[in-house]
Amino acid sequence: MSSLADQLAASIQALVAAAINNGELSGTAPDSIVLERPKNRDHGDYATSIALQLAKAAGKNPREVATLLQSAIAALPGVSKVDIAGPGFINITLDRANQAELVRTILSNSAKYGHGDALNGVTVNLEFISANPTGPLHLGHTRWAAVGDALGRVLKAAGANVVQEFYINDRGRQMDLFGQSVQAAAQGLPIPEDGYQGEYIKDLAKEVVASNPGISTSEDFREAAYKVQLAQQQGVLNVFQTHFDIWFSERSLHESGAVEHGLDKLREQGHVFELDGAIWLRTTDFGDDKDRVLVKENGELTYFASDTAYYINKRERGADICIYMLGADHHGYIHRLRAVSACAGDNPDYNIHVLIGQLVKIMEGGEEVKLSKRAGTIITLEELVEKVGVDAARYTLIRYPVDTPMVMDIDVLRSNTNENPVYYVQYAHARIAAVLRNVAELKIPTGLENFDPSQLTHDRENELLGTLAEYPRIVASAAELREPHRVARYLEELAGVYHGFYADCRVLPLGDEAVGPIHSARANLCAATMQVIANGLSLLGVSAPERM
RNA sequence: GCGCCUGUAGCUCAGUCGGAUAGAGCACCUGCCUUCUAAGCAGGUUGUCGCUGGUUCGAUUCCAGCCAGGCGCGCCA
Repeated sequence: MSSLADQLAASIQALVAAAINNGELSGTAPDSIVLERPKNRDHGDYATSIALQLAKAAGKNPREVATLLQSAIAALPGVSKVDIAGPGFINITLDRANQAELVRTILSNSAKYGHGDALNGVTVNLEFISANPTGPLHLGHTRWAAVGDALGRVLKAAGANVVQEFYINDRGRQMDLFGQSVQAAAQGLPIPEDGYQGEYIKDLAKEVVASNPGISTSEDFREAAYKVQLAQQQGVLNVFQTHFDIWFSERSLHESGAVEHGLDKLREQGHVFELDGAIWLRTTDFGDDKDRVLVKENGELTYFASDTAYYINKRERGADICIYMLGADHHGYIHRLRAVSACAGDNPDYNIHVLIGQLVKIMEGGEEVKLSKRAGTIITLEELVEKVGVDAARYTLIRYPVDTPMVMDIDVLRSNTNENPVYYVQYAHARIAAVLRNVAELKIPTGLENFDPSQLTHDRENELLGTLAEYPRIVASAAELREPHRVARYLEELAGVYHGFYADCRVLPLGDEAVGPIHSARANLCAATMQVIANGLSLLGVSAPERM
C-alpha cells in the first residue's frame, strides 16, 4: 500500500526522468523525489524543492526548471493546481474530492492502514531490558520496556518478523551474591559485603523459606530465589503490556555448547589469538579501541565471550538484524559489539544495530528524586505504574527520542491536563467515539456506499485528510530509523488537527436540520480518524478508550 | 587523554534524505459551551537554534575546531 504522496512523488520522478531523456533538461534524474507537507498552508498540500536541486546541472535558473515541469505535474491525476513560489519551490494542491477517497482506503484497511512492506522477509531480533534476575526492574529498565516493546510493534507494522528477546543474566558472580544475600537474610545473618541489600531480599527470603522448608545451601537459595524473582519481573512486564517472545537464559547458552561453537566460528574467521595465556578477539581490526579477552588466563570465560556467542547464536537462529537496546552506561559496548559482528563475518552496518538510551530522571513534588540503591530510593517499574498508570507511563517514555536524557514529572503524569499528552490523544479518540455513538443513534447512514467524498471541501477537512495521509510515512520512518517516538508525536499532531476540525465542522445535524450527505461524509471522516488514532496508539501499546 | 550522548522560547522538549516567516505543551493575558465529550477550540507575548569557521543558491540540519554538561573507558558482571 503506497500513499498518495508516494504515488505522486513517483509520478513526478518519472516526469523529471522523461524531461531529461528528451533533452529538455540536462543532468541526471534523482532516484526518488521528496514531497513534503509545507508548514505554511498557503504553500499547497505538498511541496517539492526538486527544481532547486536540478537547476545547477540543468544550467537554468530554478524557476525555469519549475516552469518546465509545472504543466505536466498539473496534469497528473488528483492534482488540481501547481504553483511556483519563492526561489523555485513547486507547490501542489490536490483535488479535494480525490483526496477524500483516502477515507475509503483507511476504513477498508482498518487496523492494517499504515502498515508497510519495507521489512518484509526480514527477521529482526530485538533485545531489550535484559536485567539481572536479582531484583525488581527499576526506572532504568523502564524506558526500554516501553520503547523496546513499541519499536517491536513498529517494526512488525513495517513487515518485519520480530523476535522480542530478554537475555537473563542468570550466571556468574552476581547470581552467587544474590543467593548468598537471600540465604543470609533467611538465616538472620548479615548480608555479605557487595551483596544485595534491598528490603525485597528479606521478602524473597521469607517466600523461599516458606515454599522450601529445610532449604540450607546458598546454591539452593539462589535457585529458588531466582525463580521467584524472574517470575516477578515477568509479571510486572506483563502488566506493563511489554511482551517477550523469548526469555533467553545465559546458562542455557553455556549448557548447549553455544559458547564453544561461537568461539569456533570466530576462530574460523581468523580473528582469535592467544597472548599472555589468555584467548583474545582482535576487535581492533574493526574499530574497537582495544582487543577483548574471551578466555581468561585461568581458563574462565569472560562475560564478553557470552555476548559474542549470544550474537552468533541469534544470527544462527535466523535473525537478519540484531538490535540491542542498552543504557547510556553501556555505550562503550557499541564499538565492541559491532566488531563482534564484523569478526563473525557479518556486516555491522546491516546485521547489528545498537541503540543507546540516555538516563531518565524523575521529579516528584517539584524535586528530583535521587536514585540510590543505598538510600533505598530506587523507583521500580511496579511503583511507577502504581503512581501514574500504564498508559501515561508508557506514552511518556516513548514520546522522546531515546538519545535525549528525559525528565519524568510524576505530578504531571498524574494530572488530567494538556501537560499530559497521552490524554490529549486519548481524548480525541474518546471524543470521536462519542460522536459516532450519536451518529448511530440518529441513524445517519455511514457505510462506504453512502460516502460522498466531494462533500469534504472545508479547509479543516482538507487538513485532517492531509494529516491522515501522512500516517503510513510516519510508521515507515519510525521503523527505518528505529524511532517509535515519531508515532507519538504524529498522534499529537493528528489529535490537534481533529480537535480543530471538530470545533469548526459540525458532524451531527443541528436542530431540525435534515440528515444529508455531508453528515455521512463527516461521520466517515471521523471514523477514519478514530481508526488511525487507534492504530497509532496500538503501536505504542497504549489503550484507545471509547469513553473518558 | 580517548569514546558515546546532549546544548533550540522563562520551563519540559519536537524539528535526518540542507529549504520558504524555527515549532508544541506548560506558564502569562483575551475570547468561545441553554445541541457532537471545554481533558477542547481561537487569538496575543517569548528565540544571537552553545561559540567560531567551512561547504553552497540556501545550514538548527552537513563538516572541522572550540566551550559547557551527562556518561563510559577492567583477563568486573
